[in-house]
Amino acid sequence: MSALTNAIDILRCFSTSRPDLSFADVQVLTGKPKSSTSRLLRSLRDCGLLEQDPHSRRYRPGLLTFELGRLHRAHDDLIATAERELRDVCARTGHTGYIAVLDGYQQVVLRIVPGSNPLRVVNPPGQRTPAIITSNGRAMLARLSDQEIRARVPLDYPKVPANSPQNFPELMARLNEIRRTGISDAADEAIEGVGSQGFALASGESGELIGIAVSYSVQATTEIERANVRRELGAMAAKLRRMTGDPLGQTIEQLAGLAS
Amino acid sequence: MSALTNAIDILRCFSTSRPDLSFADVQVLTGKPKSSTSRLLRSLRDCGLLEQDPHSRRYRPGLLTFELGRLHRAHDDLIATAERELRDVCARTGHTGYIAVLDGYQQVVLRIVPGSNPLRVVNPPGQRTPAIITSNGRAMLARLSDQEIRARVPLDYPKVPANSPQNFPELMARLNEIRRTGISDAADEAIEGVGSQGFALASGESGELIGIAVSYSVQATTEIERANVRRELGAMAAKLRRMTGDPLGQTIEQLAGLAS
DNA sequence: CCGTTTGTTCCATTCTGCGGAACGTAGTCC
DNA sequence: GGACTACGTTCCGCAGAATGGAACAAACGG
Repeated sequence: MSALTNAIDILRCFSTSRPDLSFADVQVLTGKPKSSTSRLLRSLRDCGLLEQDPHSRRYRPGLLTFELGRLHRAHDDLIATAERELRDVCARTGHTGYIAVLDGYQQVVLRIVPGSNPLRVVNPPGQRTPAIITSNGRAMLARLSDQEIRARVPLDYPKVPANSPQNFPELMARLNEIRRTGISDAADEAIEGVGSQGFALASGESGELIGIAVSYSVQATTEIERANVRRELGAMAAKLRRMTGDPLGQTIEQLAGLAS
Repeated sequence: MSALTNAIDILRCFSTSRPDLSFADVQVLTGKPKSSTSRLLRSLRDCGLLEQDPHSRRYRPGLLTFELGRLHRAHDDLIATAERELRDVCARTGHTGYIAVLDGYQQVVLRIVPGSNPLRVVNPPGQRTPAIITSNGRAMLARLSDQEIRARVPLDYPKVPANSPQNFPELMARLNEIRRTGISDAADEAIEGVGSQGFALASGESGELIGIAVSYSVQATTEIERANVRRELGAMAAKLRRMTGDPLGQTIEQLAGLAS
């Protein structure tokens, strides 16, 4: 375990559900001795990756993470292009749009396009979710080789909501359907009462892979409306794939992002 | 030099003006041997703090920085309160609002409230600027003790635009004026043709210090309009200081953020 | 006033990270 | 096509940074 590895282990304890942590929290979550925890937290604070609230003494991500986070994919063509198209679709349909990337068997939300419908955004940018329980997450997985998928999904299949694939064969069945149709959907999975449809988009030149989804309230939409979303998404996918030179036939072998 | 220090030195090479870097860039900027650069970049990439474009082989901040950056001060009351008030002022005046924090003798933009006037935002969130050349930056410095200010500003005073304080005595004169009036202003400094007025706000309980500014085109505003902005800011400052229990009399001694 | 909780500092041991040098690997110029 | 150059990775012996148990300190509570 290098010093950097230990530092990262601490940083990975933070999440949207745990935006700040006490010394004890970190010690429990990392399982490291007190002395090591103390030294590492001090180092991280001194270098700006963490801040410490002077009153509560709790730690939170530091200014440096904010600065760097603002630079992440700030000039990414694939995402900018996709976001423009997604904005149009969301304006027409009123629903909320998401753009996410894959990291291991999880996805991370990068961009949100709020719709006009008052569906509160509970998946803010930075949100990490198992890819197997979202429409765009599964769409991204479907673009990988079967071998790659198996390597990413944990051996003991995670506990997932009732509507999500409950085991590896069920997952592969859903992914194969996505491979046929090009479109993925979900309902009542990550969030109760919320449905979504999505697809994956790859760049021909950079090999990047992103997942795009439109999400809506299941109760407040009719079958007709969902069919309309599907048409919109199909047109958007076709247009974007042309623009980005998406090599639809081949599977993507990403370099980074191993299963954790 | 610990491994973490070296890693941070690399991360600090990235900025809004350098959102991605090649191996050679990093080597030059850090002045480290090739072997060390190679190993460090690999480590940073493997742990998610950096990503590498598979085509150009250039490095950029990684997914982890994005996730953490979204958590930074996500639940900060002082900033949320200030942003709400600033939003009102910007809606009324049409100008662009900024909220920044101090880090050493520099400031970092945390929030932007776009105005209705079409003044292109050239200071995106995450932007780092010498605090001595902005209205809210000087307002924040003015809240520190003279000793603290001297410790933060580099010994060889930096080269600054013509309208900014050109040396330490000039700076102190401006800061003392801000201490008297409670309001700070700037014109044609960080950006040609842009002026701003601002103030600093401290929280009574947490000891946090933030700088708030409203910025406008110098050419497109009249003296009358600028006086109006000043009144708006004065009222906003008074209201916010009451709400946050700002200890206006005392100087703030921040724990973190030494001069670099 | 003493026990408990919580976090920091100390210090001998270990093993990681360091950097010079050797080693690939392309690209480029005659 | 062959030598040269630019660029980056791997190797390896040594220095010194990181480690974690234990002692220490501080805050808290009954």
